[in-house]
Amino acid sequence: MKLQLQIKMNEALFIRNPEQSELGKNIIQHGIQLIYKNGFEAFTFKKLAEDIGTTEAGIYRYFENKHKLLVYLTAWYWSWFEFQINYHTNNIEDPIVKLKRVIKLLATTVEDDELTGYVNESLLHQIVISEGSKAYLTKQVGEDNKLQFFKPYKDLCAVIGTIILECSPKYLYPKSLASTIIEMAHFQNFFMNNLPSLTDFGNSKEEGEIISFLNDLVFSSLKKT
Amino acid sequence: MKLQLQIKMNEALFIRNPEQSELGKNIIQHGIQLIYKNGFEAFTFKKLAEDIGTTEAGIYRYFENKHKLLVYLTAWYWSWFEFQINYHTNNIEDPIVKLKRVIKLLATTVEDDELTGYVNESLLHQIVISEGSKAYLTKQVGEDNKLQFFKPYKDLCAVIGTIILECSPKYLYPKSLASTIIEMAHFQNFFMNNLPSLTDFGNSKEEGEIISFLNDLVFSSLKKT
DNA sequence: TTATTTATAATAGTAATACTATCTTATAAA
DNA sequence: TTTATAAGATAGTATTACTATTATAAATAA
Repeated sequence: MKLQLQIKMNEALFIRNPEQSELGKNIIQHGIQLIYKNGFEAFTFKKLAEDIGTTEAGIYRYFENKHKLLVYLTAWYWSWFEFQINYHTNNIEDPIVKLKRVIKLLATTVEDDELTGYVNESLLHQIVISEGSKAYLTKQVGEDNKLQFFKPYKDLCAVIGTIILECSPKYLYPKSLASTIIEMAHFQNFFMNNLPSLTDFGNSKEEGEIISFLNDLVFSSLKKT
Repeated sequence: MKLQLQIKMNEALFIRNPEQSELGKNIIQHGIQLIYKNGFEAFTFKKLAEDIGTTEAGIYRYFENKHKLLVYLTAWYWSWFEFQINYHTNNIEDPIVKLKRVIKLLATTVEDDELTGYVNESLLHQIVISEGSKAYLTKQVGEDNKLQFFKPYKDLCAVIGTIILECSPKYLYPKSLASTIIEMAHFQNFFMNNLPSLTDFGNSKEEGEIISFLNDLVFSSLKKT
């Protein structure tokens, strides 16, 4: 028997559930490939339709517009990622070891997860690095937030915040430190590869260095208290 | 005599220098207002032309497209901001006091600078918070970087990195810490106002708390070594 | 088995966006 | 006075971002 990982998505993100049909899964699969390849700005439903071999109108039956698709993909990623964290920190007692593991997971290149058929997590991880912020850096962030579009991201942040407090119960900024770790794991990666002089890893381009930087940053803050 | 602050901009950012004509200055001034008001996605040269009372084609004589205008505005902002830093940390000897001042400047609401006629720095600061990352989170980041579009941002990062090393000469990640401070001063502000559960300042919504968080983060890291 | 729902394909069409081109007029420098 | 130069006026195109309609194929219920 083949295991399958199903993620329950917010219904307001789509018009028709893409998980429940071939075309829907194709939209996700090829959508990830195209956004990865061309970037979100150059990505259109027309190109996606051509890529899949369907029509533009077909895509619109699943997603209202490309912004919703991006939000869907990032929400999916963070849900999947929280599952990864639970899975990989399952039996760890020591919150410090736990937090280090979380940082490592955040800053490490993701490999395709065989449990999720049509989603290429490796490409999706790159999309979340390069395009993820565009999901919330908009004028509609307030409405989108009311509709709970960012719940997976916020849940992850809360989980990491809790671990931080376990490490250091008197630390004053667990949630801000959590969002800082998440964002910086990705931004330092983007900078390292694209604007290297904004980092100290431009020469080596090794993600291990990002992990060291984040560990140093986080545990200096937590040790103090 | 009235003092005037002139910022020398990268020539590759525009087709015609907007500083050198009324229309050009109008493009900058009203561009800032419109992007602030509608967000970068909804912003078009057509709307800008109507707002100014000129034609679309008129705008295109100054900027190749709206992305270039955004890059221009962010580059302008960081150049102006580096000047602010130099001005406000001029006579400070102690690098720790200096770095604290930099953090405060980064995380504090900006007021309109009277020395710069047609640029509203207060609005521009909000644009840099909400839209700034979109200047480099693109597929063309490599080419844009070759053309030195991000030099002001990188220069600022270098300046802050130098102060960090003055505080703590053995610290291993001065540039990454510098870009982290810059990005987080803005992201924590955006989160506080739009996705408050990602921060610890959702209730108070006071930028003073962001400053405290960043100071704690930075000086924990630097004290250690 | 037929009837009916449902998903998708095919096609058409619209308003807005992102430009380019051309021609004329106003202005100011040579 | 000539001649650059900037700006206004107008037109036009390809692409984007959709909506609507109709036909067909496949799955499901009666």
